[in-house]
Parts: sequence; structure tokens; C-alpha cells
Amino acid sequence: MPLASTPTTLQLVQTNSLPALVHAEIEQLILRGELASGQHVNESELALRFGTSRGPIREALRALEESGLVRSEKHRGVFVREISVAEADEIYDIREALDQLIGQRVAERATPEQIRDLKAAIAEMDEATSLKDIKRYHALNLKFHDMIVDFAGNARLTETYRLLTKELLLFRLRGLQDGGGFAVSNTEHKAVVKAIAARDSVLAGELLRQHAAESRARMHKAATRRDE
Amino acid sequence: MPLASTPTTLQLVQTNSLPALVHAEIEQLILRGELASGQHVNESELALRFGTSRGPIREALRALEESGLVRSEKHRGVFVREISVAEADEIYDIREALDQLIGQRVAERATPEQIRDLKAAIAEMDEATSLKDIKRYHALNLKFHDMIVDFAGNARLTETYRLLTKELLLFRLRGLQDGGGFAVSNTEHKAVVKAIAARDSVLAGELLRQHAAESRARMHKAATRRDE
DNA sequence: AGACTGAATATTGTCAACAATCTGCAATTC
DNA sequence: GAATTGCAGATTGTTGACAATATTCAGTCT
Repeated sequence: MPLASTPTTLQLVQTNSLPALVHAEIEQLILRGELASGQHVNESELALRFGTSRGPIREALRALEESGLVRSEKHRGVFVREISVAEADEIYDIREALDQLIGQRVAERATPEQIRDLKAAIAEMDEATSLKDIKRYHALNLKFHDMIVDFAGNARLTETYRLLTKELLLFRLRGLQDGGGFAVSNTEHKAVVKAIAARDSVLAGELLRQHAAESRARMHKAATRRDE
Repeated sequence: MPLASTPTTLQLVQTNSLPALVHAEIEQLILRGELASGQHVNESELALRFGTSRGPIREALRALEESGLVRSEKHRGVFVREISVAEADEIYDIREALDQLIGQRVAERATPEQIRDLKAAIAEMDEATSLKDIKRYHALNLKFHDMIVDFAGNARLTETYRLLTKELLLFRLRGLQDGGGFAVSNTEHKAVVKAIAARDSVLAGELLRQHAAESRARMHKAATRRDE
């Protein structure tokens, strides 16, 4: 999917139905924060924006509801979900378990090319760090984790992991940016990839789990700092 | 949810919208095998059956698609998903990781009452075993795992786990009944609950993971037996 | 006979209108 | 003045109709 040669819009429309397109579009709107957490989502407005009727919009919203990005109240409409610290905590608990699994599987299965790609991504992050380009670092970080879960070679795991990650992203957008320490983060990445390259699956799993735990800890720190 | 005092239909209709009701209904149809794996799902037919128009049906199907019970092809309609052995394997890989987490958390958090409930469920399963009532055992087994994931006290985990379980159920319905050995299964349950009662979270996690692994192994055995 | 063409049918995709419900605000009552 | 009621206006819930596409099957040609 990352390397898909750009399909023409024609192909897109022919394969994906309108609801699917709208689904992806609205998801981006939410993930980019254009539709803020807690905000009411107006069907007609979206229909107008995308040049469709409300039918496809509603179908897309139902899918987004199932994936947890949106919540719906009867006769009141749908709202972008708000993730509480407690909920983020629950998600992190799952994510840690999955990260351990991911680390193990990648160490077992990653091809030399994939390991090279991971190292390249880390180098880029180092670059972003020295340039203090936080935004770029953040994007690269997401890409790194996207790559690594892909390399675990379990499509269903990828799907599950991305679902949870999206929800956490929703939480971060709520205002709490990952509390600094992004130079630290990359040294963790290096350790993980080193274990992967050494094919030490147990260690890789352990390290990737710890990496998620660190991220959770940073969230907590940011959250409590904000509440005082 | 298990202890919800039966709400009146009035309340149900007032709170849940038609798509939500239809969603639950169709899910049952699929999980009970009334809509078989791979089968084409006719929108108009369902609309007629539930006495609605096609709109709500389509919304429900979109949600079911997102949850993975159904797949959809443009202009051809939606089909009940078919889970291959490879996909089931992927799901089991995730399930094992989650079961380990579940075991740990339950050992840490379960109340004495909850532990008693688990023991009661096991006793019932023993009874079903001695009566050779496989069907009842199967139902109780599902209930047991439902309870245990609930007792982990992580709503998001419950949701994720149930999602995967539903997909696996879809696979089992495909013909491969869990290859016997259900007396074995209950001795495993006992060991898990013993570890939980002893508050040994590491062991409980390990045992529950193993339990999932055994289940996976039984699936493999049944699958290869079928393919020869 | 087998492969191809094309109409007839069935099914899905989309839309626009109508019904039900909620929200906000002004008028009314105590 | 505060609480309540009742009335627009807006928004969602649902529907039935129409358009676009796929499938089927009879007929035709080689």
C-alpha cells in the first residue's frame, strides 16, 4: 500500500464506492484536527462539501463509529469522539501487548531490505532531531511505526494496531502534545532495530513494548501537568 | 451488559436507531450461520425481512464491513466474509498476545466474587463434559471467556478481543468444529483460575496464552485433517 | 457444439423529499 | 425575576424512486 503507484481518480471511483471515499476523507478531517474532538458533525454540511447526498455520508459515519473515531446519539447526530486519559490508558495497555508481539515477529521475519529501511528512517529522524524539526520528526515517527507493524507480516495485526493508533492520535490532538523527549525516543528506536537486526525476537519484543510504555508515561506526565 | 435488566422494546427503539438494531440482528444471523460464509447478502431481502427500507440496512452493513464480518464489492454487493486458515492463524497470533494480557490483568484486578463466578462456570463445564453435552460446553466456554475478558477491567480490550473472537467464530462455522478435546480444555481453565486466585499474574497470563495456543493447535489439526 | 452478442432482469448506488425529533428563543405565568 | 410553555428553525431518521451496473440466458454465428 505505501508503494502503490498513484491510481487515477477514475480507477478510484470505479473500485471504491462513494461511502468508502467519503469515509477516508472524513477520517482525514478528524485525524488532522479539522474536525475537533467533541465537535458535532453536520451531515448536510459534509454532503454539500463532498457534493453528494446524505446517504453516503451516513454510511461513512456508521463505519467511522464502528472504528471508534466517532460517537453517535440518536436524533442528536454524531460527534467526534473525545478520548479521556483513562481511555487512552486502556488503549496503551493493549498497544504495549501488541508492540511486544510486533517486535518479536519483525525480528523473526523482516528481510534485510526492510531492516535497511528501518535504519534509514531512524537516520532521517536523527536529522530532524538535530534540525529541531518537531513536526517532521512526528511524521517520521508515525511512518516508522507504520513500517514496523507492516514488517511483522500479519495483516490483521496491522489493522488492529492502526485502529488503536488512530484513536490515540485523536487523544493527542486534544491538546496534549507528546511531552518533549523526542531525542530519547529515537535512541529507543535504535535499540529496537539493533535487536531486530540481531534476530533477537525476545529482546526486540521487550524493547518495543518498553518504547510504548515510555510513550504512555510521557502522556501521563503531560496530562497531569495540564491538570494542575 | 450481561446483567442488564431487560429493557423494554420501547426504550430500545428510543435509544438505538434502526441501523443499530439491524446491525445487531444481522450480526446474529451471521454468527449463527444463518447467513453462511461467502454467501451474498441481499439488501432488499433484509429490508423486507426487518420491515425497513434499504437505507438502514446499508448503514448496518457498512458497520459490519468495518468490523470485518462482511466484505463488499462495488455493484456486486456484500458477502459474508470467509476466513482462511492463514487469516485465522493471524488472528490467533493476536489473540494469544491479548490472552496473556487478559490473564495478567484479571489476576491483578478480579474481585473475590468474580473469581467465584469463574469457578462456578468451570463447574458447569465439568457437568456438561460428563454429560457429553458438547453444545452446552461450547456455549459455556464462550461465556467463560466473555467473563474473563470482562474481569480484566479494560473496556477497550474487551471490545478488541470480542471483535477477533467473532471473526474466529466465523471461521469455525465454516465447518471445522473445534477438534474434540474439550475435556482437556477445562483442565486448562482450572489451572488459569487457580493462578488468578493465587494472584500470580505472570503465570495466569502465561497459562491463558497457552490455552489460546492449544486452541489454535486444535484448529490446525482439524484443518489439515480436512485437507487430506 | 461452442463461443459470442445483446436484450431482459435483478441488484446495487445515489438521490431528493418527507417525517420525527431536538434546540433555541420569545412569550407567558407565578 | 425565574421557571415554564409553546413555537419556529434546524438537524437527523427514514423512505421510495430513479440511475448505474452486473448477471443471466436466449439467440446467433462460426
